[in-house]
Amino acid sequence: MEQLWSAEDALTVREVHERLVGTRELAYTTVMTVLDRLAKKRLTERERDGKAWRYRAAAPREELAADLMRDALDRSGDRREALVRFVGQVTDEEAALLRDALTRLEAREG
Amino acid sequence: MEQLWSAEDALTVREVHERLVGTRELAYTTVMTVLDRLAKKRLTERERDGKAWRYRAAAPREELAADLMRDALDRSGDRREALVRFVGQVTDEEAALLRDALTRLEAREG
DNA sequence: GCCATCTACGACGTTACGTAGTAGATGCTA
DNA sequence: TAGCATCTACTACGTAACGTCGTAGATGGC
Repeated sequence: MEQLWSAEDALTVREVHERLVGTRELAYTTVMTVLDRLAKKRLTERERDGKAWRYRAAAPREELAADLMRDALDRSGDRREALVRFVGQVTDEEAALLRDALTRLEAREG
Repeated sequence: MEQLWSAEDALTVREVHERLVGTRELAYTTVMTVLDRLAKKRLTERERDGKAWRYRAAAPREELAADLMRDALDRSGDRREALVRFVGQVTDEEAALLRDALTRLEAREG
């Protein structure tokens, strides 16, 4: 469903459909419905372009992921414990990225 | 559903039911079904205790949360970007906890 | 004014979940 | 040992999300 978002930019239903049909069989209206539902959930925004709507991701994929991570953390009970376990699951590379992000945050916030 | 897990320990259906009935109306069999479904999803383990089953959380709530965070990260596309955004959403306190966890990880792994 | 195109809305199957009932197994107790 | 209480297994029903699609009607270019 969300793989439409790898295609960035603001696309019409037709354009999204054309991109997908190459990979798998999908009815035009299916794409429409999905895009429409995403819009209702505020995951996409849309603007008129002639008689068609042009859809754009409301937030990049990475923002969505960050939201989900936050949600999970919020439901975790003991945040400290959850974060420790999360860090324990992460690859070395990801740990390095995390350190980096934290350092930059510190620099930005002072 | 998962609030049953705040009650830790290995509990029988009856025990869980008794703890919940104080707060809300719930049929005994409802608790049973839920516990059973959780077991099928490997979120709980169970062992015999007389004719009853005794259920235990397969993993603490915090582990679940960490798993979800990992899942979200895995689907995020650009991990660096996702982590940066995640860190940007986090409270100061959580950031401190994260730094702490990373430091301890480093110490442990050398 | 016609025809292609696009949208709106409804529909169906699947899966997850919260809720619950019934039937039958189990085991204590008198 | 017969009976009653207790427990499980299975089924069921409503709701919601999601993937899939069709039909009907609006829209706009030629």
